[in-house]
Amino acid sequence: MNSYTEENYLKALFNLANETGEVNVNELSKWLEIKMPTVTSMMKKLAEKKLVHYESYKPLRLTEKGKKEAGLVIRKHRLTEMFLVNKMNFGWEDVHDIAEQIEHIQSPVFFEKMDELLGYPKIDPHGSPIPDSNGKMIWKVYEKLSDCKVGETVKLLAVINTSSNFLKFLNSRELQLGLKIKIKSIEAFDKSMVVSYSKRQNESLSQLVTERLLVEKDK
Amino acid sequence: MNSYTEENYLKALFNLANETGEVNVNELSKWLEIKMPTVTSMMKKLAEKKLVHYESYKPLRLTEKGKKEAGLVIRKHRLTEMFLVNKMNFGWEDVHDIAEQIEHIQSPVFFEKMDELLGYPKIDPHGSPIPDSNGKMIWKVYEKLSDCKVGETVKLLAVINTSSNFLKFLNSRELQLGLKIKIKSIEAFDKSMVVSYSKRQNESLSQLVTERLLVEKDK
DNA sequence: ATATTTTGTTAGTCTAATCTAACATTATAT
DNA sequence: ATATAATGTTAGATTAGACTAACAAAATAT
Ligand SMILES: [Mn+2]
Ligand SMILES: [Mn+2]
Ligand SMILES: [Mn+2]
Ligand SMILES: [Mn+2]
Repeated sequence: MNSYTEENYLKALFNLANETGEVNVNELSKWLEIKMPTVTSMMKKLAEKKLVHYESYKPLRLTEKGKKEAGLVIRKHRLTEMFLVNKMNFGWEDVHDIAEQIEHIQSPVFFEKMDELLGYPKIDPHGSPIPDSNGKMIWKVYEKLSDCKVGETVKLLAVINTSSNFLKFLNSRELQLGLKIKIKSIEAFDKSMVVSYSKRQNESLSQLVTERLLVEKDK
Repeated sequence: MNSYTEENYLKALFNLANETGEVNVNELSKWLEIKMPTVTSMMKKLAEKKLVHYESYKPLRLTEKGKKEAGLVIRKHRLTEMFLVNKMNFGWEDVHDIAEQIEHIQSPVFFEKMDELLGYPKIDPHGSPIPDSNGKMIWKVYEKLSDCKVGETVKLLAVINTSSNFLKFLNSRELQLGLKIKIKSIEAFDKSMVVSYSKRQNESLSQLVTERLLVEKDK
């Protein structure tokens, strides 16, 4: 079994991995707010456990085993978030910190029950995919709203940033997943967009917002 | 804030306290399966935090503050058990170990939500009272089934032992809280009882069982 | 009353996970 | 090409929570 702490490192390694699966000690250190020497020594420990490929001064990489175990922690996190939103009436802006703790509960049946009660969901409340029970995650390829063109109508399917502040902002504009959004105009100067959706006909969204909204072209 | 470990010590002190509120180091040590020197040093730490009255070689006693904080941990434990049974379809024999972990989640709103969804329950799935949000627990005075007399009809309201094995035994006899039980006879030799309840007319229960069932005389 | 057993404390060690200070390597800028 | 900055490692210290061994006090038995 991996400790609470080890599980958090695995998750971070998985989430920070670039296209080639690499993570630098420094990034990981900053992300976890844990000093580099501590990270180095944990990486050696995870390497002992065959969860991480570690070589001095080289970027870090999860092993297949490491990826699987990380995937399973992320699965527990996302199932929990879904459960908190769908079964306990939490807002999507309030679930991350609780899930950050509950993901470490040691009880397979507890998460199986969540999964069952939720009807085996494939995505979490923020549109992120929930890894299957082997830790495998299937990433859908979405487009950023900021990359769409005037006149297009798209469906909002996920958010990139899941900070409470950003999600509260989306709440205040009644922006939620599943919504159809039409792009009415784009300001050349700052790339801000004027869009319409549901009852809102002239919402202006800054680029900071539009590049954090993941959409699919409406077919 | 108290640590995960401290919370478990507080809960144990509360549960092991005798009529005068005292607990011996040795008892606590055996209960927690932690060696006495470790317990002694933790007691000194909790005394520093004004949670325990500690004097060398004297029995341990929670302070008022300690009782309150212990009560709040027990509240979280019992709310969790109730949630697992009523909202997640777990059996009463399967919830203790999960609650033992979830009771340490740091998120007041998480437990408030449970409480709300459950409709502010006063007892847990085993009939134990749930302390209020100030940590205050109100003990109802129940009678042991083993202390009742032939001919009496009683209502099953709580179980003393909550081990999975005992609860599974009760399941196998369809014995559940709320049931009306009539005492048909008591065997003088071994104090075993023949009782009837629901569709069962001639169930024999050993004294080991009857002294673990808490009942109220039917009025 | 004294010996024995049980209970409790002290002192010192260990492991997991953190830190700082100092040093080493790699990357970047001039 | 070399100096400087950024990144990474090593060594050693710290804290929480556990342990064992040895000793001390209290309770119990003879
Ligand atoms: Mn999250
Ligand atoms: Mn976490
Ligand atoms: Mn319990
Ligand atoms: Mn616990």
